[in-house]
Amino acid sequence: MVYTIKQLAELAGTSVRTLHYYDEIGLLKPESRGANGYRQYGEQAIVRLQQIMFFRELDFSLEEIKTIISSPGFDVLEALQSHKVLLEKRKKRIDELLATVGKTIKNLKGESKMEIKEYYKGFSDEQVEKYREEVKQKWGEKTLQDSEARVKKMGKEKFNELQAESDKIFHTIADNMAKGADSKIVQAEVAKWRVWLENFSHYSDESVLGLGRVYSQDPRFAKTFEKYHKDLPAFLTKAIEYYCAHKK
Amino acid sequence: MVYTIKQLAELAGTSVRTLHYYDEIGLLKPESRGANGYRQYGEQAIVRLQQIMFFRELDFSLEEIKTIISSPGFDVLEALQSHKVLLEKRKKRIDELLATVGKTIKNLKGESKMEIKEYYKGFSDEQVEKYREEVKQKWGEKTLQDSEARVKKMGKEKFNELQAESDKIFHTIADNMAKGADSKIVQAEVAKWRVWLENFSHYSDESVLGLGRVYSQDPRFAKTFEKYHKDLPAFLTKAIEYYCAHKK
DNA sequence: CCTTGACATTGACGTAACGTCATAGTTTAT
DNA sequence: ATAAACTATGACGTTACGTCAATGTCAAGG
Repeated sequence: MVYTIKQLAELAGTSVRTLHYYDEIGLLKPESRGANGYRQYGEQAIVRLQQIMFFRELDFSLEEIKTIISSPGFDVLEALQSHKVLLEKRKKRIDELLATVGKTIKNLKGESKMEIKEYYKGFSDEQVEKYREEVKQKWGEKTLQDSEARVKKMGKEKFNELQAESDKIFHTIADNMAKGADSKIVQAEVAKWRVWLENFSHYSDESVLGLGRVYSQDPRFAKTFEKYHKDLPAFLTKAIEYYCAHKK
Repeated sequence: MVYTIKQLAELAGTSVRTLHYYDEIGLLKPESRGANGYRQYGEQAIVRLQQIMFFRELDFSLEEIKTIISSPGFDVLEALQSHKVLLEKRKKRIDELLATVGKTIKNLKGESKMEIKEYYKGFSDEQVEKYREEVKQKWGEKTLQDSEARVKKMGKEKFNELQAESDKIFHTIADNMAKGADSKIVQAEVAKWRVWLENFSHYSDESVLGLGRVYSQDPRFAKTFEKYHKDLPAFLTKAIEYYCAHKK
């Protein structure tokens, strides 16, 4: 079954504009486009949109949602379990607020006294906030685990092969530093490196940018690259930044 | 007891910036300012801020909150009762969401089938939305009732006195139309009218603007003012708009 | 007395997640 | 054939603050 944008919007009780936006930021892309350019959503969109709405209900930002549900270790079933816990916490919070309402009423009626702090009990919820952090971290770790698992599974010879590949890339870049970080040659090698990266795990465009910066700022990485050329770390960062900025 | 802005912010678990903003939009103004310009909040601010936070928790916009809690019929105790009801509804909504989570889990495990619509059950809440509308309307009506009550209580002679006063104002304006809506004379009369209005109920700056427009667009009002001069309705609207725009 | 650090002020710009047009092409129903 | 309904992209508007920046104030300690 394939859905038009309006059908999906109505199903989920959201707006067409919202789906446009989610497409724009790459949070929920249609399976395909018709010959007329119309968006076509499939069954998987249904599940993904549901996940998005759960996370949004729980006050995750779209940015956070994006990284979570597109992390390679993401698992819908596990996510649903998290939702359960968070929803329960939220219920407790409402109970606290109800208690605050009750107390305030009694206080106003003069039936009892109330401390000023109590006026605001239940509004700020460290509880939920803390758990949300846990959830965010969890998927980060999962991604790491996933990438470690991939490396293990791939076997020694494949691993060596990949190392050789990256070695070639960085050598070529180091040899062409004089041509500038924005030169065609260098940019082509960066593009190769970007593809190479996916052998380990999926990286979002942003995390690629982050990696670029880490290459020059984290001494562990910097040392590795200084072996090719002492200015390579800084150069790499620049080249990667240029690459990310100019790939539309 | 008088509180500094930071003390209040910490008490309520919100930010200083938020209180700055609430002051800026006239939602929560400090009781006074120190000689140094520092904001000084009093006990009533505590209660008012609590109300603001309750309404905000229930997804009212700051604009809505402002009109509600500054409407003359507003009553904290009654408001708290409303909060109770809305919080209960929200709890029910969470229960629905929990049910949806449960169903989705079973569905994914293949233990049962699920209709597509069910994926999104609990997200859109007409229930809460409807009640929110009711609450908003309620305070509008209360304001009306309040103004009617005032009129009743004020007695015939006072009422006639007020009518005479307004009659004089509009006559003066009609006589000075040639001088322009922005002339000193006209603006002074508009200012008198603005004060006169408060005999019936409290009007926000915005609603004054609205009234100005109604005076020329609603035929019932227009007719009344045409008796003074056939162009008075439109002129009044312009004069009131100018007044609102230039009073800092 | 001087300094330092915490707190206050206003002002201005930035942001997230859309809403709301505007303009223009497409599909469907009558 | 033509209106009504749907689609696309683009651009600007909005809400409720966050986040500086520049500057002023106050209490405490050396």
